[in-house]
Amino acid sequence: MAKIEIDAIDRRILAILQENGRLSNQEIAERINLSPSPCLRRIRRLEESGVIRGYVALLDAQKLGLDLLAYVNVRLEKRSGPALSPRGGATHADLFRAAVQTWPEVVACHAMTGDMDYLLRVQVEDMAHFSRFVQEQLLHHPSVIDVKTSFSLERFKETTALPIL
Amino acid sequence: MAKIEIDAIDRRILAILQENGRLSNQEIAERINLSPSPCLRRIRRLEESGVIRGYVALLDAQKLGLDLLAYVNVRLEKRSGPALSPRGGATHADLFRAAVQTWPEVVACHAMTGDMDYLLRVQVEDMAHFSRFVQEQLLHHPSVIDVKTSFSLERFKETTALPIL
DNA sequence: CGTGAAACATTAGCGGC
DNA sequence: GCCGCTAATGTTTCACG
Repeated sequence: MAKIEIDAIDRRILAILQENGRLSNQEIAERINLSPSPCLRRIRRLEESGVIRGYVALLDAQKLGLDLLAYVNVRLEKRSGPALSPRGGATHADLFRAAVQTWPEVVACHAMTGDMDYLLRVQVEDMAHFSRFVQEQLLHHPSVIDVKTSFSLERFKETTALPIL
Repeated sequence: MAKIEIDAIDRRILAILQENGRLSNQEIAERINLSPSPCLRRIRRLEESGVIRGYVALLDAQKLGLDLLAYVNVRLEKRSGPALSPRGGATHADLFRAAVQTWPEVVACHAMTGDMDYLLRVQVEDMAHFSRFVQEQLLHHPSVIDVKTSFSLERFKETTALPIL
């Protein structure tokens, strides 16, 4: 995971792989006018250095019945409440983050600047499921003071590819 | 792209592929206790039906120098202004969406419920780049009335894997 | 960086449950 | 219908020039 130099050829490899992660090494080598072995060596180097975090299949949420995407802003209690043992060292933030990891419908969670503390991206089947999630999980959590939700009406652009060129 | 039945075996294949999109068919077949050919037939079916939208490599933004992630709420002008030809039929929304497609730093854009119209996810190197983007692109756009930004302080959870099990 | 050969993976055809 | 075998073809990978 050391610091790593990335040249123009590496960037072209990355650009290709973030569009199609299943291309064969041969195919990639052809596109960048290199023979397969140095191309593979570069790819392995990028994988081992962690520049390439991994390869995944992207699924269609709607075809799997996950029709509702919500962004939920969450505000947490900041002072230790009675339920927090003063010597345990677990803050409200710690408790909340641990809970988030266990909720499968939360596909992303960021700590944010601004008047809310966290931004959650929540992917569920329908409003009934979402409503249950908010009431039984989120609002039920002792650290959560307030939530504000916006729903995605339409996705115009959505890419996992970073602007690297 | 027809409607498609997805059984428990398909779901297990999808769960595996959304964690690691480069596993060989053989490897997947082994994990689900199936021989390679029916496994491959299922994968192809899922690809052709669009349930699997594609395969990508995920990159590490920080290792590529993209250290700043912002969520930008955007509000648009709703009435046609003088610059919009009444017969061209292009609305402010149309113009804005077209512009978004051309901005590489915008990695996602949703139309949203609530008092703002769009939510943009913007990935850039640093605050200087972000500032330029907002002033020279976003606020410069004739359809944009107002923007409100929050920055990601820390990412606790971020997965492309959908909760399908 | 490129070549080539061994190991491995993919995929179509066919028979069986 | 869906599974599993086999065999031909194509791909990855690594030692070596």
